[in-house]
Amino acid sequence: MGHHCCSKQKVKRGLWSPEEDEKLVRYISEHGHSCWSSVPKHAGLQRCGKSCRLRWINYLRPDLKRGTFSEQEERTIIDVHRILGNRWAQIAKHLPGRTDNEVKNFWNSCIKKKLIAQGLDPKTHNLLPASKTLLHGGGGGGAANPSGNGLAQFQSNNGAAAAGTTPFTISSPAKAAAYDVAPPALYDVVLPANPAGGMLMAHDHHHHHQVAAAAAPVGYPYADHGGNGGGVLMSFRDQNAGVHGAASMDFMNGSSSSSSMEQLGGGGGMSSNGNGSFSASMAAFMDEEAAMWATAVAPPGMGGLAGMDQVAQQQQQQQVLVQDAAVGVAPTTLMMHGGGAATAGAMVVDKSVEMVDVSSAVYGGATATAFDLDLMVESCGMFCGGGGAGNAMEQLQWDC
DNA sequence: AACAGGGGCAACCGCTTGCCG
DNA sequence: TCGGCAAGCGGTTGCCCCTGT
Repeated sequence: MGHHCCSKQKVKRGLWSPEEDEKLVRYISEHGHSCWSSVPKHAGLQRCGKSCRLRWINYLRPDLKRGTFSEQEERTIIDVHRILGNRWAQIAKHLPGRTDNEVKNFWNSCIKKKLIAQGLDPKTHNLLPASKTLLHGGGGGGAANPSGNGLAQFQSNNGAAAAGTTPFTISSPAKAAAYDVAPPALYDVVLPANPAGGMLMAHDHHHHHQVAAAAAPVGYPYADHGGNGGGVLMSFRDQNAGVHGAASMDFMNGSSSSSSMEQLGGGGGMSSNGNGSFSASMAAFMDEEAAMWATAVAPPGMGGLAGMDQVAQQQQQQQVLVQDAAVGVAPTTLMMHGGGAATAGAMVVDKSVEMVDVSSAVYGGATATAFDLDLMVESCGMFCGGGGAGNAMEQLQWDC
């Protein structure tokens, strides 16, 4: 029995012989594959078009990278999978030369087991219940979030964990619902006192007082309150080395058309220095994928701020100009609400500010990142693109 | 040496999506 | 708007090979 698409044909199944490969390669090289259903006929193969397509895509394509996955590739897979779930094709797009099938097989045969061995649920990337039990209580200090409601919550913590704590959320309800994985969980954000600094997003997979990921790097100036561990430093620097606000983010689904950045309530808990202007610099920002970069966390055992090892490359990508036209991405609205009661006033950052600092911050000798610009661009395209004008508020909204 | 079990991987199945008439 | 077709995609299957007994 062949594919339903070619059930009437006499087609061969099973492994491909070298002769078949050669025929297919020769035909594709000479004629391309405008229509896969006609390929086997013209190439002299007793296969259906679907089979030819798969063989080409997964094995014969000249640009394929064969061989074992590198550590970096592995981490990339883990990082992207955390947010996207089993969307292998999307994940594979970020691994040049790798196919979705390859990524999927690698995940199922290798990574999945590693995560389980590390006490992580490979589906949700959360700690497995047993691990949680073991780790619970070790964190302490951090503000507990009992909600567990699926919204990714950030907690801004202006140095001290006391006043001005500004919880905020990242959520993409539609997508979260669409994924067969738990939506992003909790995030801690520690705003650096240093205006030129970035913000540390220490990721808690589930309840942020239960984080057991990698510890903050030694010498890291912005203490991870609650003893929470691994995270990524997000540097939202602008040219003015402006303040890095933290408030609630709600990355909504939908289409985007216009870009603006608003900061509501610049004072109070909003900025680390109290007068900072968030005149930055986050234009093409963001969906779950982007959020993922901000939250990429090292699975226990992967060491340090794992998943962030692209820093070496990406440090070179600092201050990348993202232009709407260039990337084909509709600009994005980014609103930041000030925390606490001090949310008076509003500042709308000129939408022309499109510079995105995707730098990998290095603090205290520890590296962190990782903003994958391609991923980011794609994310925005996927998340924001194609929509009607004027509803930017819908797709990217910050809420408290 | 023979066998069993498990892991890895290529290929298939079936559903979804997008395009076109 | 609808139906047909092709391509895309994720889940699953089955074969082959390696390793341990």
